[in-house]
Amino acid sequence: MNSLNAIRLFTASVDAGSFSEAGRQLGLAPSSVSRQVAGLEDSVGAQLLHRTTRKLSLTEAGRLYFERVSRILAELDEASAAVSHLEEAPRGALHVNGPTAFGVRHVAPALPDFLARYPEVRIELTLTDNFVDLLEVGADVAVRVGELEDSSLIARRLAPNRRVLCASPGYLAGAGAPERPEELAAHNCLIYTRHHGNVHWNLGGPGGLAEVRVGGNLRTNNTEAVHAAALGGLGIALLPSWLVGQEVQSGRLMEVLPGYRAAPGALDTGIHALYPADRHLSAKVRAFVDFLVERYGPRPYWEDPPRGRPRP
Amino acid sequence: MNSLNAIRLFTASVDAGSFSEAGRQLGLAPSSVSRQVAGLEDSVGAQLLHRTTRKLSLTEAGRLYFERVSRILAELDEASAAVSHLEEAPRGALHVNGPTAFGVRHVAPALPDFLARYPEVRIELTLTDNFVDLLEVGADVAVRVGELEDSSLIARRLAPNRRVLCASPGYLAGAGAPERPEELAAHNCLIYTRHHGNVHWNLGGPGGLAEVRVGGNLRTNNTEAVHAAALGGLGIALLPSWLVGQEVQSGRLMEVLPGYRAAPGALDTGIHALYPADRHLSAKVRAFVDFLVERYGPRPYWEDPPRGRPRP
DNA sequence: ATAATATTTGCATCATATGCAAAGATGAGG
DNA sequence: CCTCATCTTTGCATATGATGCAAATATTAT
Repeated sequence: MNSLNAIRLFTASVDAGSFSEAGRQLGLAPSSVSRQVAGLEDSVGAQLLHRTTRKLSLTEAGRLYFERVSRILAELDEASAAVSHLEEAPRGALHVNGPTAFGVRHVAPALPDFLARYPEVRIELTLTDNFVDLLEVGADVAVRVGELEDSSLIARRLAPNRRVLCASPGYLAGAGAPERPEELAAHNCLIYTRHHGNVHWNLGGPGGLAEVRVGGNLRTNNTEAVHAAALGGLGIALLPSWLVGQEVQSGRLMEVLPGYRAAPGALDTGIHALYPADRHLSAKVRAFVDFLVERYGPRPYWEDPPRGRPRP
Repeated sequence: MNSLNAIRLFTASVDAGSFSEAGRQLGLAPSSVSRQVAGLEDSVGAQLLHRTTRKLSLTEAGRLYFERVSRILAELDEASAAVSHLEEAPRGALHVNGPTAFGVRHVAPALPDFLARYPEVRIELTLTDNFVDLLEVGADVAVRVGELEDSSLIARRLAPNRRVLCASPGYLAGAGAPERPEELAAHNCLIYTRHHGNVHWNLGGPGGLAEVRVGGNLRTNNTEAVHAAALGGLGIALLPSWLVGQEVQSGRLMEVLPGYRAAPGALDTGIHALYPADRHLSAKVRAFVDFLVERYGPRPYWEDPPRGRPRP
């Protein structure tokens, strides 16, 4: 129930030697100081100061209280300073959460640069493929690819999430490259799906929207498996550009129906950084999200360069 | 500027797991808790808690702040408790100030009993014959004989301060005992005085007030010297009853003109305990003054007993 | 899907802190 | 010895901040 104010005024009065001087230093009326200290004395139930018009002197209780309380006030200021210190620049532990595949390819490689720029930050990177509650896992920021759900979080767009058709040069040499979406039905299409039943690829391109029923001799719920199969020349895959972009650039994979992309669903399927909608966004989170935005840029390095663009 | 209240509500919320629960435990509305914590966050400039409708979770800054601040709150409570402990019973150091002669004869002998009754008190007894400022010397209570000056102090009367005429049986056997005040002029009177010039003894007795000019072959500014000279049979002395009372009782001195006493001056010349006029009188001072009042009683043991009264 | 509970915000109310002025008190200096 | 300057304290009016209630929004459990 003690007002911290009263304690501060008490110690200030002891230091200054009088209520008036303490008030002068703190910009308060002497009467205010006097009353606060008197209230503190009532609160602890003991006389803390003997008052004369000319001098204040501590009672035994006052001396005892002053010694302990002035140290405590210093500790309290230190605690506030420590927190403020934590916020005045990117510092401390930063818990980053993200999906495994994207994290390994595009988050982890970025961390050395980030940590070089902000040496006081320590990163704890947690890659999980099941959706987790940020707060539950203790994460400060999460990278999400695709659907967004948590409405209590702020989402900052990092990059588009485009899915492109691709296959290995070897497969295309043998099976030929389709020139119209409908031709996909005749190809061995590598299916990523989490459910049973038929799979349709909705493609948008020069000829408008085309829905093609596709199939082949591989269905899997793991994108990496599709990726590996495509690299191995098994067939045509529909994979996100962040996963195959650089292989397309290097020629290990070739884009199929280059004008066509998977049509985005109802939700924004971009790549986002998510963080809590707190009034005080911590400096480290702000720095990290800014860093990713800057690194991926308006056109991420894994996307097709319009003209031979150097990749980092 | 931090309100202690806000910090307490913050830690209570962390402990309770929610603002509502903390408010329930503390008898406050959830909104109040919420606002106080938000204000604390603004004050330190950092988010301390992530809020969900179902759960609160500490940020890194919050965890840091909580760990430090909860320990600090405990220390603060301890400090208040230590002071309160000091006041709930007579405890701690008690600085007693008094005049040498009275202190040696009637204060110091009382201390064993006092300390036996209040074992947690430690006494520091300072005996000085020049008048000192209580607060200056750091005394909690002073015993004063005679004049009172300090109006900022509370004076509690302990005993009357009577001065009586006395001489040794040997002197009276040789010089005879006066039977009227005027006869003192013919006796060797032992003069205590701090000034030069003639000395008059103002005596009140059966015959009303009598002023007698006295003199002899010893003048001194030290009461103890007068006392010693009287014991040695040099002459008649006018000495306080607390100094000679017990010797009169034992017969080592005999009272002269028993019906007469030195007329008191304008000021109250009793024996008093003086202590600061604080709103919170400390338990140890109260106990000590009460103890002296009780020990000396309405008629101190050094006064003539009306009828053979046992002396402690 | 519904109910229950959590946080937050607006608004009215209430407690507390503050400043000013005046009174009482004390020490320094003439 | 007296006067002046300064300090503490108290009363009163004002302002600042805290509180509770109700409503809005959001989230989890049934």
